[in-house]
Amino acid sequence: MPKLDTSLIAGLPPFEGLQREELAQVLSSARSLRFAREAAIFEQEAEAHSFFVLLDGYVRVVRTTPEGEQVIVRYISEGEVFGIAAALGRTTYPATAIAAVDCVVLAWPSALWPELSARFPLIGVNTYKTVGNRLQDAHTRVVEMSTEQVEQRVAHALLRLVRQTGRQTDEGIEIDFPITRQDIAEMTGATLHTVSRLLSAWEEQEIVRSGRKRVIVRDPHRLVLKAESREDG
Amino acid sequence: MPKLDTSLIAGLPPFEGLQREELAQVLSSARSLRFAREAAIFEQEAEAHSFFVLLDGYVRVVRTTPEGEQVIVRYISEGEVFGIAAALGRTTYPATAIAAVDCVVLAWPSALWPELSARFPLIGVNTYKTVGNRLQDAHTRVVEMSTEQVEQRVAHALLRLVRQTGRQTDEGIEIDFPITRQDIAEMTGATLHTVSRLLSAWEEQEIVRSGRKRVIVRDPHRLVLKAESREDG
DNA sequence: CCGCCACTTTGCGCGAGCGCAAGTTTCCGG
DNA sequence: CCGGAAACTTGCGCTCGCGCAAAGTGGCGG
Repeated sequence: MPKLDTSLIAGLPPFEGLQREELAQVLSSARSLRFAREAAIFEQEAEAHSFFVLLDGYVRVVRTTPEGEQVIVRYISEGEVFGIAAALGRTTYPATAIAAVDCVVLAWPSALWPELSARFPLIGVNTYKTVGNRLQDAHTRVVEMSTEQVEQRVAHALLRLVRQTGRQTDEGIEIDFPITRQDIAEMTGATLHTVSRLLSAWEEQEIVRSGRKRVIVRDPHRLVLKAESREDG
Repeated sequence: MPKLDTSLIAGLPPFEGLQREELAQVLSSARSLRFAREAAIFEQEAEAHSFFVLLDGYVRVVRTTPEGEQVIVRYISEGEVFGIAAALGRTTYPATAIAAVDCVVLAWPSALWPELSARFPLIGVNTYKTVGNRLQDAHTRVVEMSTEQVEQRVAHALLRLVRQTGRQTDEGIEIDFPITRQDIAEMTGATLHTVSRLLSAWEEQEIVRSGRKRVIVRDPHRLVLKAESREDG
């Protein structure tokens, strides 16, 4: 196994505040792994053998119902931890993680979490802060699903993706990974048909520009209006 | 301030595994507080000065949208921690906590969390396990809201409340605190009208029995059927 | 370079559940 | 014991978004 360099993780949120020497120690028990686009990094219900930090790419976290319907729980961006079942006292993964593009991840054995978080308390603090934010996000989503129309929810979802992964282009801000109408539907509790209709309408109004697995937001401000008001702006 | 007895918290999940002497130390920095029915224990957006353990009663955790709509995030039962913003790196409460009945709580200053969780690692482990479960629950709810009809969601909500707080009576299992149609609506993303209609229909079918602020489940099994199948059983 | 498949678009009809409105019951405070 | 407000019930019409169906379109693999 090649020695991993501390520069890989220096500056990443989970390791914020650690010394170079400490980073090296943390890295010494990590493996680096690659996953091809659409490959599963871990599967729902499987034993949680590892936890991960995403070094490069994007990861889609998906829950599947007993009836086979899928819901996208969230997207993971570079520098985020994921699959941290161990830190939360679980022994199995509650969802499936799929590489949305070719990805590079670091993996630690779950069994190492207690030792690691004890030796480097900052890692624990940073991780639990992340968990707190995700709990927040999840509740926000419950509130949205309870109180908003589909149009508002889709607008909110796009705005969140733009904020999280937006890449400036000459046409507007583009979501930085391939995303289908079906994906957006699974994030918002709508059908791909309704999402397609909404995107078409917004394209008409020059708010977005979209194509096969691509979405570009041209006018974020007007999209915010869609997200906030019930009537048609 | 009266000295608090270790028997108050011995055996509660957050303090699982601690020695009597340790319990005493933990208690020494706690205050005991009472809240009358419908009183606010803390408010959304307010500075998170304390975190809490519920000794007696039930607490309703509510999020309010900018538009003034309310969503019930969860109910807290005896022995659960709540208001743990500090442990998740937040400085304000993300929701409002209301005593659903007269309540007794223990409160610790938020500033004490780092010290407390460092001195008694088990408290941290237990608390983060709870957080993990709540994150799970929140995601489960998102999935339900995305994939289920209102009838199924209401059935699921009732079953969860029965499991969490059910009290056996001669008529069936009763939800152990006053709960209105409006409350159930705010848990499920429905209107109180629809909830009322559902409860009436179920009363007709002798699945539940309900009155002013009361719900009794007479036939949990048939309610499970309602929760699981799309058509009318 | 071309064929195919995954992805997308669009039309049409319908039904779950909301919004509104009016009336009833229950409980609590005085 | 009584008055009023809070909680609950029920009816009716409408609309948002789904379900189904069918026809485009772009891009990748062979």
